[in-house]
Amino acid sequence: MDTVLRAELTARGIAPDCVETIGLVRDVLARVGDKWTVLIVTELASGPMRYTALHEKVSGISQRMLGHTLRALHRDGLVTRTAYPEVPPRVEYELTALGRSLAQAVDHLVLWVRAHQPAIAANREVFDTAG
Amino acid sequence: MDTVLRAELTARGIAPDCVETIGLVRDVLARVGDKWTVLIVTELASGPMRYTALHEKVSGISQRMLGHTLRALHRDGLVTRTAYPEVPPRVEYELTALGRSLAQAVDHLVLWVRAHQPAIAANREVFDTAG
DNA sequence: CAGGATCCAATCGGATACTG
DNA sequence: CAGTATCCGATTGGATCCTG
Repeated sequence: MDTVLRAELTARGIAPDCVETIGLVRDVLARVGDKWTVLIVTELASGPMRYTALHEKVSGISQRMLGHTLRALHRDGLVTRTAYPEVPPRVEYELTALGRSLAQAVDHLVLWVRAHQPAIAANREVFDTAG
Repeated sequence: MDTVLRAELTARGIAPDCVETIGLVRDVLARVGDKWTVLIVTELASGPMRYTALHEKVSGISQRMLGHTLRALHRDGLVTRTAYPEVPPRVEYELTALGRSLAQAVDHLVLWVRAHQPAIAANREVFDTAG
């Protein structure tokens, strides 16, 4: 998490481990909330997949962002990366147990959104037209 | 949600309402994952609060971002904004039922993070030192 | 095939100044 | 008190090119 926030929270007298948690929560939420993570994890939920397959399935993603996102997921231990020593090279990505458990946690949120999507859409409509 | 993504998903033959959901999920996750939303919602969870109080409690936030975030939350119907016709003016923000239900859904994720924080930290450690 | 490196546009977010 | 407007640096993300 970012140092500035930690300092600010600490200054407010919040317990250190609580500070740590708030920061990491935002961290994880930011990861999950970024442009591609949910789409990638959704694809991987159905099984291991190689780089190019992901690139095709997650339509519209650039190589750069696919690489960045996979690396971040790998760093956090949410996916495994397996490179087979072949020619041409083959690399497979797969959700770890941790990754699947996160996917499940995210599912709650997905369900919430599915359930309340009409309400949010309606609220926005009202807000945008009326104020 | 953004038009480009919608077009891409539609082109992949994904059902329209599914496309809508994926987009909105990312939308909501992005909102929840942004820099300040969780902190603000956490503060509001304990009851209604006025602008300045929030500005003090959510330490480090700029007026700009507090205003922007509150406006976004209000637009989605997650908080109410009540202005009292007094001098000096008084404005109170409060979570709506929808907002509280979202906060609860987010809580699942928060619990997940609390539970798996050590694992993630360890994974990052390994990744950063070893590769 | 897998993906890193570079360059650039768009967006995010902070500091400051100003208004009803 | 409760914001909005402006300016600007920082970050995000896409396009393209290059390599083992």
